Amino acid sequence: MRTLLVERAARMLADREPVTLRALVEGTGASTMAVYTHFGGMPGLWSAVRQEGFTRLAGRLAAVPRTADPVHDLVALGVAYARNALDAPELYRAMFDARADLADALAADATFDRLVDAVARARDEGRLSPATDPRALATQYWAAGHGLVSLVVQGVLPAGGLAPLATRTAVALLTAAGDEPDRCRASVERAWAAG
Amino acid sequence: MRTLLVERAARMLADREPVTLRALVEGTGASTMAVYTHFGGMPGLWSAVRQEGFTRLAGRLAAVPRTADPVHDLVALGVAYARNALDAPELYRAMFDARADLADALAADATFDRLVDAVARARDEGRLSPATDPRALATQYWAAGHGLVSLVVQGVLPAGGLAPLATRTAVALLTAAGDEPDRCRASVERAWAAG
DNA sequence: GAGTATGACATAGCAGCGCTATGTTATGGC
DNA sequence: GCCATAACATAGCGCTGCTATGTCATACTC
Repeated sequence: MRTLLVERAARMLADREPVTLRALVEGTGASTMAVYTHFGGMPGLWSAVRQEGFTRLAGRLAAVPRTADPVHDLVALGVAYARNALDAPELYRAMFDARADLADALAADATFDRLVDAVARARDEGRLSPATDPRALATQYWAAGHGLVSLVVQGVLPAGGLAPLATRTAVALLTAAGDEPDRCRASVERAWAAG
Repeated sequence: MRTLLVERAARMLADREPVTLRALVEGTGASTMAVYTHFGGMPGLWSAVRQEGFTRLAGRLAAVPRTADPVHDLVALGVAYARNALDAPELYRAMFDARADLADALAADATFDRLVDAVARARDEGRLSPATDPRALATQYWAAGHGLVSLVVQGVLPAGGLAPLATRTAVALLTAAGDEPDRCRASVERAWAAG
């Protein structure tokens, strides 16, 4: 029942239908009380929906294959992140809703750790400077990507502009972290071409 | 009456009071109809509040002095942007609310143009590569800053972490655009120290 | 200057919202 | 067999944004 309601909410979100208590339970056979027994109320439901969003994102990132090029793999995570957001923009907006407490999204930590590990690997394999702080660079990388994706999802930037802007930003951040510019650019562009 | 209601809404936002139709007009002597005669409804009010937010931001950016160092001035705009957001986080969240149509915020264009001009000046004065596309770099710069500020406003990143992360990102973007690394770092850090 | 159109105001009440109080039913432990 | 517990349905509360309606002042027309 929990999963049924969460998935129905995600679908209504994707269909741009307003997710209200009564509209959510309609057709499920359940009554409005189901939301309170399982989630404690609408805020709890939204929290579960965000969890679901982060879980789906984690699944996408986990599906990114590991290749011999750690910088390529790092960028491939960003590409997967962007595709996940653009495939379900309403869910992405719900995940980062202004009035949401992101602290309740444990799955968010898992996805971020995946990014930190990818940075650490690129450093350990010599592509990035040994002085690189994986958490700091991952945060910069995530923030820049999140900023770009948010502006696209919100309609400020055209979707077609995302790839070139993200490419430039990724190259800038990674070369500043010590990667060799030409090699970096090749890795980044290959990741975007593959995604 | 328009400005009175908008400013009251901004103040309620800052005070973390829920901005509802009845709560907004209470104490102003006006009735709920005032919102409909002046704004056409609550969405219109929110649009006006966002306009007000962008106007205040434009005022902050306009107050940033022009110095002899164009890269310093560019970063100073970013510092002013961040300070504006952190001084009124609820207003910032309303400005970039997920369900807001940012197209109605004409003042947003003005603030972005200010950033584009600063990039163009840095290029024309030889600090950045002549091949630099001011709009593209300004967009990268804004997206990265917006991403970082959003995460801080949302409580994901601690406020104290903003300056070092923004510094690193700014240096990465500007050196990738052709600025000399040491000189760039000095300009960036001076701008953060001054702000 | 009288008549009137227009815009801003107040009042009352609508449907919808999230939520809760209450009653009912099914399941599992002793 | 008894009962505690959890999940369900129903009804209704207070609040939301919004609208229908009436009033009033201003300003424009002739």
